[in-house]
Amino acid sequence: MRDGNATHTTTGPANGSGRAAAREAMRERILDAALTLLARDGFAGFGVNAVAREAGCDKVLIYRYFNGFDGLLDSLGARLDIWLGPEDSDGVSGHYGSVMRSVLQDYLRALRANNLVKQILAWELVQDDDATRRIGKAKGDAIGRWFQGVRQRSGPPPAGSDAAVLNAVLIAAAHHLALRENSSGDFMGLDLRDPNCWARIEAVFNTIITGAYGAPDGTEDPP
Amino acid sequence: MRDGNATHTTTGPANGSGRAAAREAMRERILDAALTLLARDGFAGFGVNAVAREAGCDKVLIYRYFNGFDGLLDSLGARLDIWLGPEDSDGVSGHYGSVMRSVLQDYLRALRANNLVKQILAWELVQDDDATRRIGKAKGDAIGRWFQGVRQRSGPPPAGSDAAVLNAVLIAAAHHLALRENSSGDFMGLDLRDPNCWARIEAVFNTIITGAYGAPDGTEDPP
DNA sequence: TTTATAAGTCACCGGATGGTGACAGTCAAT
DNA sequence: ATTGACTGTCACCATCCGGTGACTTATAAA
Repeated sequence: MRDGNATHTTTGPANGSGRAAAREAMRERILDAALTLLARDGFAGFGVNAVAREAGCDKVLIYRYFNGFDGLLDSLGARLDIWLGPEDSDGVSGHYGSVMRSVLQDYLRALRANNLVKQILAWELVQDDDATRRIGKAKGDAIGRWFQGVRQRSGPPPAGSDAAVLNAVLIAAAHHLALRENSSGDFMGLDLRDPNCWARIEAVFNTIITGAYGAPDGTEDPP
Repeated sequence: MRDGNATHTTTGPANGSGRAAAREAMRERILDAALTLLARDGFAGFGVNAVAREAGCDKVLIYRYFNGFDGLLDSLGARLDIWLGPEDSDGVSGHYGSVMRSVLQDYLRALRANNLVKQILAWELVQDDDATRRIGKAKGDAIGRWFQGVRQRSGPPPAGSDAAVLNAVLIAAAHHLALRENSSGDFMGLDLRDPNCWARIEAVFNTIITGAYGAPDGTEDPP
């Protein structure tokens, strides 16, 4: 349905001007507005009217270009390939615990700096309709991509450790603390607005990983 | 402002009938309806109209009895003294790690069984107005009460461990996983609807606590 | 018994939402 | 140049929201 105008633009101007270019520019403007709005105000009040208002156009264009709000969310998910930015810890390899420490630290810092991902994480916790399932699918794949390289760069995790569950527990804690940083700003007496607090959190993460997967100098955990 | 009718009911019928009893009964019905609605449908669409519809009365009573929706939330917070039920691990005492293991396990199970608390936790992550701050204050106090007895029953945590941050990390993970159980039902490939999955999660929690605080037989963590 | 106060019901207001139809301007193909 | 399809704008609809005033009925005090 997207190439409904292909019969006319095949011989038209290549790019930069013309109707097809204007249409594509407006599509991009709407998508940008939706991302900006979602990252800034969250999904409360996130709808056709708000996106159109942010984009400075009429909401009828959303229905014409994206087939309504659901279609806009689909196109939005396809645009969310960036998510958490470049994987900084791609170069690290070696001991499983070392790689995991590095990946988790980079992930936590990238997550805290990315308001859009935080808003979508919170959105998934509240809504469970197909709208969030569409977006959440793309996000889950991106997060998996962050951690799927750990095995390749480090070999399998030490035997006897439930690595899948332990990693999930650590990331779950990272998610929750990052979300609380944006909402109330504190959690169980911890001041999540204080950078020093996050240094302590990272230290605890490192301690847990070291205790489970051993130190980088070959010291495994005791049986 | 609540005892505005005290001048008339001091000599009236003690209880069971009369206008004051009817008013109190209707107040309770509204509060019950609000709790039921919040636990069932969450805070999406949680408002004056929805509560009145659930209670089967007119919404003007909410304004007359509670001074609007904010007052209703206040009265709701005062009613949330139960929260997570009885502290089952009150009897456990001894080693810090043992007490912590028991308390965290009971807390996780009580949290998973309590839909109302889960909804409020999710609500806090999204909204940050004074409405949720009021409710969240009572909740934070109740959670603190769960864990404040650990020190009394076990003495201080082992030196060198950042117990405050570690406990916060574990509870943050418990919160996030419990919330994902209700929303999408999975997290990083883990099937949170499978009871066996939760057994593995509890095992990982135990492993982490044992690694940080030592085993109950006096084995401390290596320096 | 009379009367003032309260309970409960109904209708309304302004504003916001999602969604649609009608209209004027504009570009491209004929 | 004429025609037709498309873009963008405006107005409108039904529905929901929070909030308020007016009204009828029942209770409790005088």
